[in-house]
Amino acid sequence: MAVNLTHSMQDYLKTIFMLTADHTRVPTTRIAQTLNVQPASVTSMIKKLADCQLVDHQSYHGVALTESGRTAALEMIRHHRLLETYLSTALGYDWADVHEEADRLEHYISEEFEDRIASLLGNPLYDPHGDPIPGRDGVLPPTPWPCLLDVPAPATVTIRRVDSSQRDALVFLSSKGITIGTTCTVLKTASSYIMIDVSSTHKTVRLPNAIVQRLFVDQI
Amino acid sequence: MAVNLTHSMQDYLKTIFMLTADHTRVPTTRIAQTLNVQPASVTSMIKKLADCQLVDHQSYHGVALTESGRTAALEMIRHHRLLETYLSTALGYDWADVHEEADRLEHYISEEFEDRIASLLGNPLYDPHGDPIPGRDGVLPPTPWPCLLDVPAPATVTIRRVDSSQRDALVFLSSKGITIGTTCTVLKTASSYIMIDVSSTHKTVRLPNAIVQRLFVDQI
DNA sequence: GCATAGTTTTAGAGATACCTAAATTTGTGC
DNA sequence: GCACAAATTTAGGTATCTCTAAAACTATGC
Repeated sequence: MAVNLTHSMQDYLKTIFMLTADHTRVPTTRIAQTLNVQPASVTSMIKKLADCQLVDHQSYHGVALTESGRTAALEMIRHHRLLETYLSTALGYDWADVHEEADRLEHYISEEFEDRIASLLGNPLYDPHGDPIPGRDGVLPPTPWPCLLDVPAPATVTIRRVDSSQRDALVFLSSKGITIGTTCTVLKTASSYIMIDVSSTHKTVRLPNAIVQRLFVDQI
Repeated sequence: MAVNLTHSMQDYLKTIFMLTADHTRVPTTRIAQTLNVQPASVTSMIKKLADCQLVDHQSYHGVALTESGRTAALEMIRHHRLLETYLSTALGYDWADVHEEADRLEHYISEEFEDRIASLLGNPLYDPHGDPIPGRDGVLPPTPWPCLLDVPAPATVTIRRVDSSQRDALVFLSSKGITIGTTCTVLKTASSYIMIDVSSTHKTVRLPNAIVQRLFVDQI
């Protein structure tokens, strides 16, 4: 069933995509939490999405995207991540501020706008947080980087990706001079934190696990 | 009454502003035509805007903006025209294509986005059609240019502003090499058209009155 | 195997913004 | 001054997306 997706449908599809990255079904309550709506609202929207064959809903047993739902979700994610990259690169936004703006605009840019910013940016594969930008064909670039939490000291690593879902973490990291591409040396790993040396600033920084678990790195 | 303006309220305010440029009240039917909705829909929205003291509505006698309605309308127009300028200058859009994209995005950009594109563009005073961009203070730059229709031949003029409401006219003009800043010599004025020489292309172009009445010029 | 806590769905209602159809008002022509 | 056409408003209804409250289902512990 070919459909015009409403703003809300797009939000639900994107959210379901994010929450099913592990290929399991997602319970309605998780969707409700993520979108800040009541579970009952999720149920009725899910029903609508299921009518359009965008999700597979088994009553009381969660939701998964269909192939066409996944395609639609990836289009929104492409819009979102291209916008984040554009806001950061062309308009000088801080990486902590791009999400909110992109989240609003992603629903309203045209395919022409998407193509133009993608070209201007040189068809980037990753956004300012290192998240992969789906191609127009819906293919996601690889993200092979292990979590910094799993890298034993001593080690020298390059930051490749940050979980951007907590704005505070992004603000903290940039205040310490840590961003995508930054090289660090892991000096010590303790049970609740690690100590690293940031090569660009030559400063030693203590990173609590709450931060460490959000960082994904290349080992050098 | 301080209000969060909905997307629709913003559209109505902007439309009423445009239709009351001559400082008269605008009948609901004109608003309905412009927004492509039924007159009854206009009446109910007008009532809502009047409740918020954004418009002055005298039943059966049209609508005018209040001071705060005018301020809100000018904010939207600033968004719209800055976006048009940005799409044209930074993203390479044709001047015929900027309106549609800006019309969608104007409702969703933040003040930060507005400030950033305004700075990048050097705080422009006019958009790609020569329409004045209100300042953050709501002040409109002057538009002192007479209509080309009122300029008798022979005369040499610079195009300063085009009525952008008819996309066809924009496409026609750019196909003839005529845009903002183009200098032309009026060779002949007839009752239903004029002949001009476009200085950049050295070509003679016949402009029907339907076009001529949309052009505003500086006489040199 | 069954009570029960927790999750999910159903039922019914509100806000927004639009519609159609039926009043109502206006102002012009006579 | 009055009839009538045109403009405008009122009344009532639809679609979307949300909510709360209540009912239904699931799965766990004993």
